[in-house]
Amino acid sequence: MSFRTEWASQVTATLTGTMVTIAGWVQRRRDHGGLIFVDVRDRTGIIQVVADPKGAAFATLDTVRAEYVVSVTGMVRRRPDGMVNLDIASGEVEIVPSQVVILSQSKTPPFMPQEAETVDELVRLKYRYLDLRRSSLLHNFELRDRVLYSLRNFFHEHGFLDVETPALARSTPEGARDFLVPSRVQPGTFYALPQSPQIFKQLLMVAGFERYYQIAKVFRDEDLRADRQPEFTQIDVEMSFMDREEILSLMEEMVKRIFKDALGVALQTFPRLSWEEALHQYGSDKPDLRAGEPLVDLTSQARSVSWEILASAPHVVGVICRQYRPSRKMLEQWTEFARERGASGLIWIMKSEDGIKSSAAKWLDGEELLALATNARLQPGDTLLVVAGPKPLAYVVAGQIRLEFARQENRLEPGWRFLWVTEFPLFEWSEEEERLVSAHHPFTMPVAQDFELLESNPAAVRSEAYDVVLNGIELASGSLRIYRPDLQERIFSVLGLTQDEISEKFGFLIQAFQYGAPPHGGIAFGLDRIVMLMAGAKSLREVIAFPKTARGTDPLMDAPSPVDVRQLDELGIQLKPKT
RNA sequence: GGAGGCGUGGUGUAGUCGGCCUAACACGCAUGCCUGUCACGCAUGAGAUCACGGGUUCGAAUCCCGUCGCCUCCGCCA
Repeated sequence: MSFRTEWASQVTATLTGTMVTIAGWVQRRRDHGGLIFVDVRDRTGIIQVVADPKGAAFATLDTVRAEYVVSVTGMVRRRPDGMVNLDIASGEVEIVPSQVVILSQSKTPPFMPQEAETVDELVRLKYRYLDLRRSSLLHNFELRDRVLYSLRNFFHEHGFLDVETPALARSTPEGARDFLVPSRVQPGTFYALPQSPQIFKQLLMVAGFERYYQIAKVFRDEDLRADRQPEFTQIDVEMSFMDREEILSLMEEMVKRIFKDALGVALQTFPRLSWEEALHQYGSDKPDLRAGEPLVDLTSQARSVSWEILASAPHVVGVICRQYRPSRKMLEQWTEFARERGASGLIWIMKSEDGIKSSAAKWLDGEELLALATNARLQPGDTLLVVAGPKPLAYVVAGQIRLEFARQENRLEPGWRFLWVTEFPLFEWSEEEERLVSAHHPFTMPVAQDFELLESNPAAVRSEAYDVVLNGIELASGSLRIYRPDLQERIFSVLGLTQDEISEKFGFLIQAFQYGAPPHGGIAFGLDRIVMLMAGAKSLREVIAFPKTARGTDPLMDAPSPVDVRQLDELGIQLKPKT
């Protein structure tokens, strides 16, 4: 006898009168004394089993409890008139069992899968296998599977090779903290888990693989967020002999493909903004295009106003709040919001049918206020919130106000608002290390026109780096790579790495590039984030089967954990006493 | 590293600004009744050192101090 001949949701009216066997978990048991209903759940849905005391399987069915695993063989019967349940796929029929086999008993679970959404997440993580029984989570993993299936088809069709790269690699400087793995065979040395397969995929390009992709697990030892886990999955891609335009267009096609295959959604062409434009228009390198119109740059106009403080501000940026009449208290809250983020304050200008009101009315005359309002395309009923300050602060704070306003007022437009952000700065200043560091990674190609600035004005050098942003969340990041050793050495030298450090840390890459490196570039998408957004989920934990808590622990396995001192001895490791 | 929120039977909550709290309600669980339910219904019952430690007090779930855990955000995340 087989455990199952049909899935629960496939038992429909067309099978009326036939014998079927279904298997699954007992979702609910309704005991009417003389009549027992049991809903059996499998991955596809639920089916109702009904038995009366004369029936063969009544005694067994009487003993089943929530989450028992059963196999039920019986006749499919149409439900009586008026007893149809249209909420479930099998709702027109029910099974009259001739045999019920209890395959597994269950203790009373700490929570029922169907009520899990309201249960404390710590409890759910501890009993993750029960949490995963609920259909909404299951659907996320079905979506994830469709995305991966679509991805692999796409890459295969376009001549990409799926190549695995090592998980035990070498610690490299720059970037996130590495997770370290001590070597037993080489005492005192450590592997690092990859933050990305970056160097390996570039070596594959040197090897002539031409087109590589990998669904790669990567690791970063940094603090967690709702959209950040210490281990996550990247769609890692690298291509040779393709210019930036070809790479962007192929990757955009890939994203469109998975949305079409997995969600049935046809995406529009992604708009493009340079990093500079994104900062000026949205105060962010990952603009949320759902949050209304761009910021308005009032810097040049402010130069000529009579109020010295505004006229001398290096940058003046406005957020247009359409049809918004904030109270005094709300305006104070916006001012506080701006101050908390480092701005010196906030000016507001309100336009109505009978004139202009402003917090700056004391220092600016009516004409000046009207000019500002007109320049910001203010209509009666609109409010303009203005931040002044240095760049990028003024733009960033204004951008955060734009976002927060849209969230608070429920003005986020629905839809999938993708864009490319390009030409990021090649370097950024690290306050902590007091030196220039790579904004992306040290193998990023500078924009050709900016080569000459590398030594004279490195902060102004733009890079051939690009991000994919969806609804204000960074989904992917990539770049064209440097493939000429001389240019790579120039970059290392601007970063202040000595010859010794270069050869010690990146010698193998420099060496490889001396044997014929093709022009190449690539990108890496955060698979978990894509699936999270596609699923409408609020946290990566809803699309990762066994996620970590915000403190990086796994309540199910109770990891991380101390290890036996003998294990440490073998590794030559001695723990410092706790301070 | 910093800020905020939360922690009360198995689960979700109420109670928290000092006193009939001998901790309430719903779900779940157990037992009994019930032949058309699908969040079945009805009745009875079991189940809580109120996260942990210390303090104040005649008296603490409640006030104070500390610790731990979970969540969110800032820093951090090339």
